[in-house]
Amino acid sequence: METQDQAIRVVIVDDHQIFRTGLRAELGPELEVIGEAADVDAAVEIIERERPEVVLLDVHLPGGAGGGGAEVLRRTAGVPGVRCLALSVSDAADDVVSVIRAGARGYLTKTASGAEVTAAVVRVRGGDAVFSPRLAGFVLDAFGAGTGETALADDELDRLSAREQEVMRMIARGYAYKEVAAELFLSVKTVETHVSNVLRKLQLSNRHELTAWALSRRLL
Amino acid sequence: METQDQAIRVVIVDDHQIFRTGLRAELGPELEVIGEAADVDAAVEIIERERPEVVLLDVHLPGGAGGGGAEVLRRTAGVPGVRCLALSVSDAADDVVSVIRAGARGYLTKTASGAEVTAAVVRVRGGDAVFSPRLAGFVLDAFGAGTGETALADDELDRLSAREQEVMRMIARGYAYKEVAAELFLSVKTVETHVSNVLRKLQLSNRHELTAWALSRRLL
DNA sequence: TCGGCTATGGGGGATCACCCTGAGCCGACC
DNA sequence: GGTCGGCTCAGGGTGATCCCCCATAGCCGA
Repeated sequence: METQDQAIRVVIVDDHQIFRTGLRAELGPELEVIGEAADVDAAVEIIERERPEVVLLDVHLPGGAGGGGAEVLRRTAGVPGVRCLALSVSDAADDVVSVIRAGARGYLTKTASGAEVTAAVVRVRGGDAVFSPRLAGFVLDAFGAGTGETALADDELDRLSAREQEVMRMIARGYAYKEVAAELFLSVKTVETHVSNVLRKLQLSNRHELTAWALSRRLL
Repeated sequence: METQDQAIRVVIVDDHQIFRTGLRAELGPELEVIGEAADVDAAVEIIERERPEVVLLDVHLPGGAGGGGAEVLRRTAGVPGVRCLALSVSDAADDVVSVIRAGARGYLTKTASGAEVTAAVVRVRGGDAVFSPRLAGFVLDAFGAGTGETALADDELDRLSAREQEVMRMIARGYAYKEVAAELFLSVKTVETHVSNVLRKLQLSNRHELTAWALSRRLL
């Protein structure tokens, strides 16, 4: 780890340019913004290249397989030394759960001030988990109490690998196999294998049931 | 910058401080931000006091009677010389309709850049109505065409015969041809013919697009 | 009466969806 | 080092989907 008097290296991921500019302006001098990204693919690229200490990550993002901020977390899970702080206008339970389960170290709503975001980044870099006050209780309910295997925990979704989830989302949206293959630079046969595994793991029989399943979990 | 006669006097209404800061930084020199507000009551107060030429108005706002940006529009409808440009993360039909009906002169999503917002403000001040590109068609559908009473009267749906609509709904729900045939006591071939006619009439290419089409019109 | 529309069927073929088996590669884990 | 799981492909097969062509029958308005 670097010495403490160095600025914390931060990347901002948000599809709104105006919000990115505002965040840059409001963040304290103890943070140094070393990059920005506006969609899933660009975010993954810059995180792997720059290895920031903290990523300020919007939950709702275009691009990629449509997985938003959670997809960025999954695709950069192997990059060492990077911690992500989710930032969203939404305080919906599903959003919070999905992004936390994907590996975010905190969750702030965009009503936070620049000073609050700055303080949260410092704490996340130090290893803490940070949540907006009105989310804290909810998060404890969903994760802390009991065994951790709570009702909101989506163990079925977790049984799918990252790649399978990626393919699953596109199939559920009606993409043809060849379209998925072209989009992800895969062979059609590979896509078939993934879909087959997904259907077997979820005990579904065809793509229509998969669409209904994904819709019922608000994965689309 | 005073290169031109007078800068356009603008008020920013948004409950996110970071977004307000970013908007201030990104707006062009032809605009002068004379005030900000973070909730409904503060917005009404500053609009009545300052009489800005253009208000950049977030659709989702706390305070007041809970009416958000639309409530600001209604409560300041009597203030002369003020035009409002709605700005929102949402492109949901309900949001757009409510705020336009309340008197907004335009609607941009927050994916717009500072330059785009600036250009839109100039045009709104000049009397134009401005919409994000992908909303333009929708707004025309909802307001321009037809009587306005049945805003979503569906001439495309009317072009389908009763039998075709029946088959179309089942296909859009994911039923297989043989299932539709069994349910309606038809030959599979007849179902195929109906589906083929539906796809041709709606200019769609497969049953997945049909599902998306039906979902977008809330036919399911 | 004639033409147009709809509902009902069919043949044939191209493509797609789904399933099965098998296989090489790579990283993590013991 | 060996094992295991995930990712990547392939061949082969069956049924479903989709698109052409076609025909018959009823109904309705010009």
